Amino acid sequence: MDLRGHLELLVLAALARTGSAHGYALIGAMRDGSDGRFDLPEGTVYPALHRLERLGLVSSGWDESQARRRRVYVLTDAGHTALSAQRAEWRTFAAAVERFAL
Amino acid sequence: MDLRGHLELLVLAALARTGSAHGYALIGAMRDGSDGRFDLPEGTVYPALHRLERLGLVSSGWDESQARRRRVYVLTDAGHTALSAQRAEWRTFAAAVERFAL
DNA sequence: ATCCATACCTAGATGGTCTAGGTATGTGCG
DNA sequence: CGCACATACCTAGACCATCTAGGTATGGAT
Repeated sequence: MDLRGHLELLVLAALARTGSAHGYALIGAMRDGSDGRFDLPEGTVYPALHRLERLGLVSSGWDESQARRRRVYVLTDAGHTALSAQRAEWRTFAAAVERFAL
Repeated sequence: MDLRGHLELLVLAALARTGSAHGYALIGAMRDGSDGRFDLPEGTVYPALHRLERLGLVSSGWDESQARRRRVYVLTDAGHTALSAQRAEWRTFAAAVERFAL
C-alpha cells in the first residue's frame, strides 16, 4: 500500500476515531474509512502498534470479556499530543507539496 | 527531511518547473520553492536522478558550455506521463488522509 | 467435519532515504 | 597570491519503516 511514513498518523487517527480498538478492528477501520485505500497487511499494523506502545503513544491490555481474546489499544495522553503534532505536520507538508508539485 | 516516497514526485515536478536543470540547481529549486521545507541532501537527490534516468523518466547530458561542467536533466515523454500520474496519485492519497485522519 | 473469518504474532527481505564521506573547479577577499 | 567557500558531481553503506510470508489458534457457519 506504500504509506511511506504516514502510517503512524493513520493508526493514531484510527484509534482516536474508535476511542479504543484491537488491532484487527483498526485494520478494518482504516480500510473501510478510506474506501479501501488504506488496506494494510497485519504484518504492517501489528509491529506499528508495538512500536507505538514502546514509544508510549498507546497502551494496551487484554480484553477477555469476549469469547475471543483481543489486545485492546487506547491512546495515551502522549498519543493525543503526538496525533495533534502529526496532523499539523501533515498539513504543512501537504500544503508545501500542493504549492510546489501540483 | 523524510520525504518518504514523495521524492520522485518532487524531483519530476521541479524538472517540469525549470524545463531543464542540473542536479545542484534542482536541489536549490526544491529548497527555495518550498520555503526551505524540501531541503534535500545531495546524497538523496543524485541517486534519485540516476534512478529516474534508469527508469527512462528523465534523460541527461553534459553541458560543457559553461566554465563548470554540469549534467543537465530533462523530462522525457514518459517522465511527463509519470508526473501526471503521480500528481493524480498524490491528490487521491492526500484526499484520503484528509478525510480519514484529519 | 470442514472451511473461512477472526485475531494475534514475528523473522527476514526489501528498498528508499540519509549519513558521511570523497573529488574537483570557480570565485571572492584580504 | 593564498585561502576559504560555494558550486557541482559522485558513491558506499547505514538505517529503518514497511511488506512478504509465513506461523498459531479460536469461533461460527454449512
